[in-house]
Amino acid sequence: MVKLQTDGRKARGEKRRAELIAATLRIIERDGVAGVTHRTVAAEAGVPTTSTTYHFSSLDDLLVATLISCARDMATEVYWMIDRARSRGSRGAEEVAGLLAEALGPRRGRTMAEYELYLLAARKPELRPAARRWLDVLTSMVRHDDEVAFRVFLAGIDGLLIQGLIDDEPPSAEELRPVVDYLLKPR
Amino acid sequence: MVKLQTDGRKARGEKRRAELIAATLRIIERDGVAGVTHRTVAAEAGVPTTSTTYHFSSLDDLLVATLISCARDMATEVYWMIDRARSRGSRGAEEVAGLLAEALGPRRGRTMAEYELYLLAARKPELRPAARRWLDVLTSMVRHDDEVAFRVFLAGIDGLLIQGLIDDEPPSAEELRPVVDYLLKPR
DNA sequence: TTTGTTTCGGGACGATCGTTCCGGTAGTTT
DNA sequence: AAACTACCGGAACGATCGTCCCGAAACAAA
Repeated sequence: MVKLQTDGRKARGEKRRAELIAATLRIIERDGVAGVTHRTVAAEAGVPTTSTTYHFSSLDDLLVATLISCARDMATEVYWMIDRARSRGSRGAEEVAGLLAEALGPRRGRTMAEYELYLLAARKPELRPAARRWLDVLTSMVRHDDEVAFRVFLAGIDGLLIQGLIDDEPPSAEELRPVVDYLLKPR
Repeated sequence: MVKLQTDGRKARGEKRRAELIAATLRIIERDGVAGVTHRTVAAEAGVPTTSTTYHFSSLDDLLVATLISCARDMATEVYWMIDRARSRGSRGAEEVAGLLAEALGPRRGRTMAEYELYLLAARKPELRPAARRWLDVLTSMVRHDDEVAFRVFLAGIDGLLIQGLIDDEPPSAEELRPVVDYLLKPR
């Protein structure tokens, strides 16, 4: 007979697995990938040290799972963001500038974590599909009659974010606005 | 009396210091910042472990010194690059596309190391001036009648580089050429 | 209940880490 | 020559690391 109800043990296991991934992401946001160890993750999640080795075959596996999960979240976030902006009939530039300011302000830690994914993906080929996913989501959702202009737009966003991360204080949406405007202006 | 000749001991010390920095950079290019330890650096440089702690008060100091040195090299490199291109009467776009392809191909490790500096600078404020230096060099050297267009150009370069790092194989100068062209086109 | 499976968690092992100590050496100054 | 300074490098300390072992507990199937 086919089992429809999920195993209670496996359900708990999956839940803890997810908690460990969430704890790892919090640590990366706070201290970077360098701060991730079995013990710090376990402490952050409030579980014993061995829990990480049980649910993830190695520390590297934990990192990979965390960054893949992070990338997936980011992709769905981008999806809803576009959907929301579209239904609102947003002008685009204003929306984008606001999101950039948010990514460099309140969500700064998360943004740093995401770019650590980028760099980790540069060294670990298995992470590259995950790292590319949010680019793919954008590419598939946004109408781009001009392929080159769209690539320039994506590169510009990345550049503004990574340059904004080393500013002493995060730029405001108003400061970013003219740059985004120029970036979106057709030529 | 004023001492003009440098102390032979200090000269040797400075030389070894530079060798340690160079060894650290090689390790970052190969294994990333995560691979940098007192012992790996010492082994790479062919000196005893204690040498790193003598010349640098801590491992963090070694990292900071390395990344500042790396950033300074990059800045002077950019300086000469612009100078060379200018004297040759280069068209710009072709030059830039070639340099991007080189950064993502033969010099890929170095490029990754440079972006690890960026991310480290995002977390360590003392590194930010060094991380911004190559941007400053470009800003001071290149004539930019349009401030916004120049910022977009710089952001686009960064974005193309960091996105090129997660490609499965590095893009060629020919592939990058139209994007750079669009990036430089006035509007 | 009995048997089997999955998760849990305390404890520990060996490796590696950053750092310190300290005697030895080379170079400079008096 | 002697005194002083700066660099060198072997050895080791305590801390922390990733990972493994193994019995207990929770749960499912028989």
